[in-house]
Amino acid sequence: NPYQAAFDLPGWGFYVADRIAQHLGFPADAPSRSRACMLYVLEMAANEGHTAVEKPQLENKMSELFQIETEAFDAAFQKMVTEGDLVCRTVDGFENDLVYLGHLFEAERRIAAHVDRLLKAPLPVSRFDRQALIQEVIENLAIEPSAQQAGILEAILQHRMAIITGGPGTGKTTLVRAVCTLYKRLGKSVFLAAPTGRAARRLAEVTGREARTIHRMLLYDPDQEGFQKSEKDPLDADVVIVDEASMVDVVLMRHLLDAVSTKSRVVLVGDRFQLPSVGPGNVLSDLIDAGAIPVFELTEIFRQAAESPIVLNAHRVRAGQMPVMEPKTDPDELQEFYIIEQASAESAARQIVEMVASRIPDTFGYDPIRDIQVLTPMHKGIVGTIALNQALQQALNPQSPGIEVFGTTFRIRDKVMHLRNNHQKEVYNGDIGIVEDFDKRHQKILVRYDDRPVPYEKEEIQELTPAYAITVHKSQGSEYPAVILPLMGIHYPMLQRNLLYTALTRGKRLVILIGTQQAIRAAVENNRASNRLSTLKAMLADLKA
DNA sequence: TATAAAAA
Ligand SMILES: Nc1ncnc2c1ncn2[C@@H]1O[C@H](COP(=O)(O)OP(=O)(O)OP(=O)(O)O)[C@@H](O)[C@H]1O
Repeated sequence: NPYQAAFDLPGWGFYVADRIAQHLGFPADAPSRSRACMLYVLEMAANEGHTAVEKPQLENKMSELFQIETEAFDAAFQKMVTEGDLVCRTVDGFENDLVYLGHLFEAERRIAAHVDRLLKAPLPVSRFDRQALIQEVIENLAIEPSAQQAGILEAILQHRMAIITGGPGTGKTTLVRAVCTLYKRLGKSVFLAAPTGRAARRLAEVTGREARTIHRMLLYDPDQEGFQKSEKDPLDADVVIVDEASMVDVVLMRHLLDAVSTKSRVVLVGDRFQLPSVGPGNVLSDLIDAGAIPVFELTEIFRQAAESPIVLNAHRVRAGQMPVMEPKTDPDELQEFYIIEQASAESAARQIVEMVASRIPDTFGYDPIRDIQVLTPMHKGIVGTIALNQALQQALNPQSPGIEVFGTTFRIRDKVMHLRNNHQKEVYNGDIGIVEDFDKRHQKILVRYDDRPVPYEKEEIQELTPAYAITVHKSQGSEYPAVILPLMGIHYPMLQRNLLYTALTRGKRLVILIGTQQAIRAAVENNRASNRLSTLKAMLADLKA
């Protein structure tokens, strides 16, 4: 069965393989072919973020791409539904029947069931004087919470499940610190987690407590391709708090809630207008829309001044309008937001390097390594992280002694990020440090994380990447004095509104957008996150009824 | 119509 192998081919690889198989005379109506094609169409939809497809659309695709028509379609469809590969349902709010991959249906169904289970479980009556306790916690915080934050802090206590939302820089993560402290003060254990390593690291920095990726918290086992934590072995925490929840897909949320016992509480924190999950679903957005879980929203922005052009442009982008530069009154006056047009990727890359190395330090006084962060949509390409890191290193740190590992050089003074959890060394994906020393004789380097030096043997250096430029995905949750964001035609597959919104709200005092008008427009106009087809909201409504 | 994350 050639379709067994072909199915592993990514994207259009399957389509091409099918054409070849057809050309070689493999029967077009073979059941194995129909089955593989059906899975392919649904996988492609999942790739675009959908958890299900309307049945007529599935039929159209099967006909268009593979000329599999009614009879063959029905035969394959029935068999797959019977065997559990597919689930077909009539769902409120959808004109046509929906077809799901079995595991995505199961993920959404279980999330809804878990939310229902947690919301129905009564909370024990608290014997504490809540007001006095909250007052005490607030007085001991490094950052004094706003009235809005303090109000949510108190309200959160009264719910087994809650959502904290609000725009970028409104202090959601900062509020988590207070929530943590309060629960600790009540003698409750708190687990903190985030979908990306970098966001987990940032959460740990803001709260001063351990925070892990959701995968690490659930003890992901790559051999089993599954999680050790589950209903049978739930998370041993009174409170589980997940930050940057917009990036959690349906499958991960299912496993997370599988592992939350009815004795625990859950707080989801995130902003649905920032990046959606890489995998299918729109979990946070659906949960907010469903209205079953209490939602607390922060509105006051702390990261930038309210009248900052960064904030103004973030609002424009969120509303689907092009970002704009303020008209200059005085030619020498410095701005907070710049849009610089560059037609080619090469010239954009050159200008980014020049800005980081000299223009921004000279005119704004920012330190290239500490204060300026280049964010880019992709890893590959001339304006991807890999090439930009090379070029930036060449400009910022060309001379220091260093070591080359698989084509990447690490020199003393380089800013680096650790990528692969290393439990012995206690360094994890998302940790950012500076190369402090290089031992030429033993081919070792020393990386300093805050105040902790960590030695790397030569074979371990591949767990690092230079971090002058990182992806927008990894930057979600973090903030930097100055941000440079290239948006070019070659980033096309990544250009979407949420990505631009997330990237430019990372900057505290300076944001420079470099690219083509076309690419910026493509990003602003592409609101595909909100076009994801998902049914979690409908399933929750169903349970309520 | 290929890209972003997670894990080793
Ligand atoms: N009550 C406050 N007073 C002063 N500054 C605050 C307050 N709350 C938060 N901040 C500051 O605002 C900035 C943004 O806060 P934070 O990172 O918590 O926002 P966020 O809502 O989590 O953002 P994002 O959506 O980007 O993750 C931080 O520099 C933080 O120190």
